[in-house]
Amino acid sequence: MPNYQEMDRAYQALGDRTRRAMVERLVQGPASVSELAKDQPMSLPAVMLHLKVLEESGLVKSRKQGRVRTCEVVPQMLSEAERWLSERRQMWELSLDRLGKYLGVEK
Amino acid sequence: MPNYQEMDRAYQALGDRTRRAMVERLVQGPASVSELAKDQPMSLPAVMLHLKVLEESGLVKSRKQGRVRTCEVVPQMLSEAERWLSERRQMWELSLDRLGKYLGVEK
DNA sequence: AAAATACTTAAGTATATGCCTAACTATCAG
DNA sequence: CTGATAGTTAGGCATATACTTAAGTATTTT
Repeated sequence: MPNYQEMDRAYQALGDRTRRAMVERLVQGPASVSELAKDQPMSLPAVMLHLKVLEESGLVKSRKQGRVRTCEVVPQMLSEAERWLSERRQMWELSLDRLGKYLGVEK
Repeated sequence: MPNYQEMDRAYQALGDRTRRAMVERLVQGPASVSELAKDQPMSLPAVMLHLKVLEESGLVKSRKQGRVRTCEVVPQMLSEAERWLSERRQMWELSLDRLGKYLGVEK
């Protein structure tokens, strides 16, 4: 059960193309910070900041071994964000359905 | 097919609890600006700004009749945002699966 | 031990975001 | 017409975001 703040952070994290690109990279498998940075048209410290946002959102985690920090996706938050959208879409469909019945039944 | 900018805007829009609350209200059915504002602890102009963000993201549309602006959810963008997450989650599962096969844990 | 690698931290800047109040416009109701 | 209602616009302010370059700190590698 994600709270408001977690949801805020997860969606806010995904609201940036650089971070979505990082997630896209990480769903293929783990990567180091430099590997992530290679794909992005910005400095490594900037990529680090994006990584921090992703970690604070719970979408990604990382750990450091030696001098290399390895990052990977955390699927749970991905699922939770997905579920929120799915539930709302379903609610909307239900509303449409009720409207249809109302218009049909009540002439 | 959502482009990067649309995705940026949709997820960024959902990255704010006020706007998510507005979406939650609107999936139940259409509402006026004042109705949306009643639920929020802020001024009506502030709610208008959030509405503008939601409209620019494609998640919500509105039209004005007389002096009342009526807002409603646009399910398509909701679905597209949902699909992006779903596809990434599936990619991650595929990666895990490959890893499992590699390790010989699963067949 | 010296140099290269892989981050990490710091300091600064520019723009965007999230709010506010006040003043304005356009309808609708009596 | 007059006032209430619904929304809009404008101006301002405080904080957050998205970068930058420069200067660190650990770890390998040679």
